Amino acid sequence: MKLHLLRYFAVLAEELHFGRAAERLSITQPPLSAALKALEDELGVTLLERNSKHVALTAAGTAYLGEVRLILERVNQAAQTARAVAAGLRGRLDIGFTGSMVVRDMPAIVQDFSREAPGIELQLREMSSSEQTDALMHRQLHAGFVNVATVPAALDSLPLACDSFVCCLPSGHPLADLPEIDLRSLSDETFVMFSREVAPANHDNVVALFSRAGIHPKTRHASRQWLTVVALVAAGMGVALVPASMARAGIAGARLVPLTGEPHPTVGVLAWPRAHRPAALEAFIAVARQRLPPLPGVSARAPEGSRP
Amino acid sequence: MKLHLLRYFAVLAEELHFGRAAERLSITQPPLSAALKALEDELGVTLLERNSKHVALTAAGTAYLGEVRLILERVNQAAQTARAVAAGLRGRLDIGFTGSMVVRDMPAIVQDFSREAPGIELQLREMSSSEQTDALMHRQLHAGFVNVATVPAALDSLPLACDSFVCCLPSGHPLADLPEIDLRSLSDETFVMFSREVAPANHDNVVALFSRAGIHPKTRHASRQWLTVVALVAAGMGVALVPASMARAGIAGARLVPLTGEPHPTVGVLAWPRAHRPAALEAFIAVARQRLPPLPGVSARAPEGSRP
DNA sequence: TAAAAATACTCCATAGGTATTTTAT
DNA sequence: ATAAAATACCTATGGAGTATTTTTA
Repeated sequence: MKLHLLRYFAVLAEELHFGRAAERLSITQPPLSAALKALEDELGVTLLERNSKHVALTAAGTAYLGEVRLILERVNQAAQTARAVAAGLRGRLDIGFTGSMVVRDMPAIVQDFSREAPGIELQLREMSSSEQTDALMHRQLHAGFVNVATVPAALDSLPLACDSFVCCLPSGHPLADLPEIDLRSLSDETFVMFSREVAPANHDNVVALFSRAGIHPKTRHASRQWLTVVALVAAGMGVALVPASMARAGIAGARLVPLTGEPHPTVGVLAWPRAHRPAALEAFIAVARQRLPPLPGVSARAPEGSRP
Repeated sequence: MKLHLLRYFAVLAEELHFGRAAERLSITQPPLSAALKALEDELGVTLLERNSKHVALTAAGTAYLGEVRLILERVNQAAQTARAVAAGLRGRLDIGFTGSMVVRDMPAIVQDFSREAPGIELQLREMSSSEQTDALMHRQLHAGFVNVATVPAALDSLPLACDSFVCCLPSGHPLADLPEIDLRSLSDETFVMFSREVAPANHDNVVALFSRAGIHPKTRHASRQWLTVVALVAAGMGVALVPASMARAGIAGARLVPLTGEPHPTVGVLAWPRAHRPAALEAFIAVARQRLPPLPGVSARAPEGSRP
């Protein structure tokens, strides 16, 4: 089947006159006659009843005309759709995020983007940081809000707003009302922590902080989410080190106290595959970058075209 | 836009390999590369991200693929639809009928046809005989059940089952209980009739019957339907000549009494344009003909290819 | 008889083939 | 080093043009 035959037939069915139809199609009459004959032969159906004085649609021709108009319409529409998606005006983005991101920059970035690019359908999926990096490598995710210190070389990333670790204690704790706490004064406490199997990124972040301070405290494994950690502390299960932004979660019975000395920044980045960047993702990154002016001294990968 | 480009792209998007896709398409690899390039150039959009080791759909390509599959599907479906309509397996027929036909063959024929050709949508429209012949000439109707003695030369027709005129009297009338009535004994009665303007065919039929009997009775004009005529007779407005089949209408207070002498057949034909006969109409005529074996001595036009 | 569709033919644009080169893993 | 896509070039099918014939209202 040739598409131009359908176009010719559609015009012919409107004009019901080979000469005028040929003129509208910018061809001459004989090839138009031949084209219609070819179409009818291919279908095995007479579409136009014609003689030298009259041209009229058959019942089959009328039915076919309806379908043909839909087809021609769709062909144009398909091209426009492709162009719109290529331009980032339409489409869909799959974005991953960890539970703790809901109290950081993520919601604001998502809302900004939804407003600026209403044609893009955002699919948000809560996943752990390691699940996200996996999914990003396998192209099952376009971008992810992750808590990892270093992203794989195949990913680019953008650091999120800085967020320092603070100490989280239950309200009744002797240290809970101090203005700030030295990390070493917590060496006898039991810490609520992440199991390495279930949330390796979060686990590693906190352990790195401990080892930098040179201490090896007692730990109690629990949960895969920062929010759960705070809730467990509030319930008296121990103390913990958590991102300062967890204050926004507002969990009663937990106090957040800054640590003494230099700040202990948490890691948090928006990451995406370096090699797979559709226009919609570019737009998303642009919105994120706009909301996150590059902070000097933050230990995250440079965003654009950098190599490790 | 060329349809084969869409086909090539659809297969290519499935295989994600130019060599295998070309094989499936029964062409060689180079023209397939050229074809995709031509499609991308026309759209102004990259559909496949490719190098010598990997071929992958872009976001725009994924969106376009969805549309392309619908288009290719529809193109095939359109051809099948055209063939089905041409074969009389699908489509629509506009059939006219006069009010009196509901007590004659029409309902049975329509039901037979609906059973035999369930794919054809029957559009039944009650119209006077003259409206129907007009509509048939202007191709606004495919066929019509009409009450006319002679159809125009541009129409073919099939006589319906024979139906004689009988006398219709109110129950209390002196002649109402006779076994049969001589037409001349009614010369002093007032007749319920059709106005010529509103129902010329019915009017002419009855007037012809009168003039054949050589009488010119008093008339009272009313209505455009046989059923109304019977109802008016029952209400004591006069007497009338009506088709015997009106007995089936079962209107209380009206008696139908045969006429003496030779029978006075009513006219009733299924008519259609000689020049415009889609397959669905052929099927309809076939069903009607099957139910109406040609009766000798009936004064209606021969059905097939006859000239007046 | 005149307007319009169908035929007969000619031409060239392009879809598709073969041979080869380039590229990325 | 090798598999696969891109490029170069050639061939031939068929879409479109011109000239003419046929048809029917």
